[in-house]
Amino acid sequence: MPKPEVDPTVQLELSVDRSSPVPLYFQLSQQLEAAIEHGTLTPGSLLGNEIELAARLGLSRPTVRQAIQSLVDKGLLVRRRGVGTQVVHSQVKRPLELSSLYDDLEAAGQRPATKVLVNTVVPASAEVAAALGVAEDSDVHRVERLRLAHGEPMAHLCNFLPPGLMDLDTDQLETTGLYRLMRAAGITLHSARQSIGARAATTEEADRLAEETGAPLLTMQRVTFDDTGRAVEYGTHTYRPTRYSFEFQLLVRT
Amino acid sequence: MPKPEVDPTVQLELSVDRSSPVPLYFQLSQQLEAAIEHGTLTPGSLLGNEIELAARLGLSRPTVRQAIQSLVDKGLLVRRRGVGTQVVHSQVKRPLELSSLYDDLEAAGQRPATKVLVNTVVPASAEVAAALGVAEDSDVHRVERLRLAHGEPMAHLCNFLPPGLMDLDTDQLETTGLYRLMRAAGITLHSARQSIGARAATTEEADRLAEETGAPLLTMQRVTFDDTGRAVEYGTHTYRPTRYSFEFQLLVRT
DNA sequence: TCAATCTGTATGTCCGGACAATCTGACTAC
DNA sequence: GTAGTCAGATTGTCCGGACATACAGATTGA
Repeated sequence: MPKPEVDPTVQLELSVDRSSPVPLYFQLSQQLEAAIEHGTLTPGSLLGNEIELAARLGLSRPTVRQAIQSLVDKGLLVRRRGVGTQVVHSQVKRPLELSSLYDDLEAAGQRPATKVLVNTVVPASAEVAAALGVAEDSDVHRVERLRLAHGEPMAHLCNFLPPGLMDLDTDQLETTGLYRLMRAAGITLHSARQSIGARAATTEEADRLAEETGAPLLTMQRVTFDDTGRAVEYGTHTYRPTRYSFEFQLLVRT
Repeated sequence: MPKPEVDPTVQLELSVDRSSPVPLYFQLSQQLEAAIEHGTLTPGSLLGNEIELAARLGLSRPTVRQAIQSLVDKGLLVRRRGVGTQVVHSQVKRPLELSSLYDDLEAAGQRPATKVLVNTVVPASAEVAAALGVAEDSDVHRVERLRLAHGEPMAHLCNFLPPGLMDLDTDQLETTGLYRLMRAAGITLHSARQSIGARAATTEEADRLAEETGAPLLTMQRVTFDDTGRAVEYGTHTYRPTRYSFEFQLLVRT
């Protein structure tokens, strides 16, 4: 009786383009990821062993391993010594990226709207100065925005940026997200320190978000760093919990 | 004039033990991480190039690269082609592990106390059955706990576990965290899907947490999976936002 | 003086091979 | 029948080398 579980990668049309500037391991990992996403590689199915896979593609084993390893790091695959590599059963979505509210909403097909309330330069308060690592009372950008979905206010975003980092055009801020603008300005986002909490809305906050005074609000504070370690953004956000919650997938560090 | 910035790894007493079963790259990465943690490798300092470092340690370059890469993945180092590898400036704490409230509190030196309110087997509701991937009305464990710090209630934790996974001893639940018990039972935690929100406390919830009815509560729902993709835990937690908030560091996926 | 070009350096990618560690399944002995 | 043992399969680790690519600083030219 033939084994019902044959190497599913043989039916996959895997191929690499050596003339492309895209690294070979990356080409392979993308194709495998697409196959998992598409369902061609079903959860629990075993990939053929690395040696054979390398031979079939005309690659070396280290290259194939690098491709597989990147997917293991993403949580899509699990390796077992003596057994093989298989697709994880659970549907992993995204391992918690450093995403902006704008991107989140757009991904959900919500077509977010933004209203810029404030876009100016102010002296840094002690709190802002400490977060951004600049001198107190030195100039920093201050941007205050209201994010709406379906015409309803969803969140109030207050951000501070160090001076000289980038131009903050109000029109651009109304049509796209802050992170996207920063990336476009050549800033490489690296890490962020976040704090998520809740509190009762003040009268002012309630007015802004069309809630009642004392209604629960979801709060988020974040300092974002670029790859040189500079703080490039400090934000204090409040969300309407009936309209928004933080959802993310996270992996165990190994 | 000599360059003020010399390779700081030469002063480091790096060495590897080839007779040890611990992989060489792991020995090296641990020593480097300790040096960064300890401050011997100061932020922004450049590590000597990989070739020389490999030669000095009697290792091959791929092995040294593997050690460095693991620290890059942790966000402790940054590589720049043509420049070198340097320690990041910002103080990276932890890249958001899959941690339990118990561990969080203990790390903060709070000596948490736990009171088990419920520890029984119940038929799975539709919500629980969907989260755990079991049949509706099939038996599942239900654990309800109250977590206190400094004698004050801090969070209410309601968890569901599939049957046959592990024993749930009330005494053990009162002295340690659920995740720790699961790991001790040989379960390899792999990933989790979380949702953090806020809402107003019902009268029942307010009573449990010594809050007022309608007070803001921080809520968290989580489904945890092991490395085979099975759902091993589903939890619905409520926190007092004046006593607790979620803080974490996260890295940009590259 | 300033801009374009060149050059050295360091990491990025890739190869082919070797041996060790570990898991599964089958075989054997009791 | 059950437990222990063994062999095959597969990933884990490590080596040594080769060339490509990108960045920084020095050099050269306008």
